[in-house]
Amino acid sequence: MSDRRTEILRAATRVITRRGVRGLRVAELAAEAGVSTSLIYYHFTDRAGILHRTLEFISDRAGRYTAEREPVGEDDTDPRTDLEQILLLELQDTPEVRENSTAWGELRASAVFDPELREDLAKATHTWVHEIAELLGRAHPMGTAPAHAASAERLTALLEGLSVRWLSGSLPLEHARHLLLGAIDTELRRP
Amino acid sequence: MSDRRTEILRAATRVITRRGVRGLRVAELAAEAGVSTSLIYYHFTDRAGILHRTLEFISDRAGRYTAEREPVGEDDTDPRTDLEQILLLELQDTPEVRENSTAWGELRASAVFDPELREDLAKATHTWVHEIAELLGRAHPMGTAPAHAASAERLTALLEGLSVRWLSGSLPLEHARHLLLGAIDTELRRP
DNA sequence: TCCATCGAACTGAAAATTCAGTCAATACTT
DNA sequence: AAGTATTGACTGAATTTTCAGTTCGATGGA
Repeated sequence: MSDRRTEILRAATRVITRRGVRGLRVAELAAEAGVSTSLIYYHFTDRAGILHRTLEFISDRAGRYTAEREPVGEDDTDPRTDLEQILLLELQDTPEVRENSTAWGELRASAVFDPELREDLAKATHTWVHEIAELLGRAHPMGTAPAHAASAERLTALLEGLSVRWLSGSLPLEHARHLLLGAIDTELRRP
Repeated sequence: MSDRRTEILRAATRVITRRGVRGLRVAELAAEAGVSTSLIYYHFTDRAGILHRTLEFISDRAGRYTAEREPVGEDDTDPRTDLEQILLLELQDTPEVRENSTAWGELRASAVFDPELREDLAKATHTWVHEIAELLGRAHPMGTAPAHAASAERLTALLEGLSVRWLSGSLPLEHARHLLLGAIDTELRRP
């Protein structure tokens, strides 16, 4: 786990968080990770490789950190509350969440110009949407699967939109959370 | 004024649409505009000047294109249809919309790392949200103003989220339009 | 003559990428 | 066990590429 390689990916996430994907300098990444620039190339062939692997890393991490809090054993958990908790998880002012959200937003924005990133991104997005759709199924069993899929797409896209507004200073965090809860409410109300 | 200078700005918009702000190369811009690099520096001193003027150019254009369809006389058109039309306007595969959406996304993404951009962006966002809230008021007169404001924030944030997913190849355009219509529907249904 | 424009050759600096090795741990003999 | 390849992680320094920005002589039109 605590590979050098993984440490580099962690460092890349940090650098991307503060400089953006297009602001990432291999030398700065090396300094951040406390290794030589050459080691970066040893592990990841080229700059594009770094980005590729970092994207994977980030979406894995996001996935893990979404999946982690599933103490399904507790009988008191209501699926709707679970859903709210999981989505709100991405709207918190902690270094970890800020890092992931910022990096995710950057990758998303970079993919607009870099076709190489698109496939991974689309896959990660799909996985996420699927996860949320499943939760919606539990929270609202009388709905149809396609309806859940559409709701999940809306909720996750909204979350991305709110998140970038928050990070770019157009929307206070508390307000973003409130808007998201409102959206969950409406989605669960639909026939 | 519709000179070479303006042609360069138009070309810059195109280049930014395909490479992003941080991917804009002066030489590529010159080629796109069909002029020499020297001429670029002749008109805009340096790269920062190009970006500055181009962003001005783009937001002028965006403003014009949102303001253009203001003939919302209460008599002929259904306000809900108006609302749908206006929001769907941003999800179309035409060069103009692609350009504007891409540039907007770039600004949004850049603002995460560049605090200087934040104020203008927040103001523009606010204006937009306000516009949509007003339309919601017309389409759903029994709702309260704060509810309309929240719906407008959700719809515009969702639109930004869908738009970037579309542009980054994670979501087909038609599907994005469908999801947006679904969201309008839910927002107008809420009590 | 003045202005917009071209073109092409440069400069300098910042970044990316490569390379020739070092070092330490592991496996392979004898 | 001692000696010896082998390998994988790693480095510092050098090389190559990419860009912004400059300079200057030439051209053609108002």
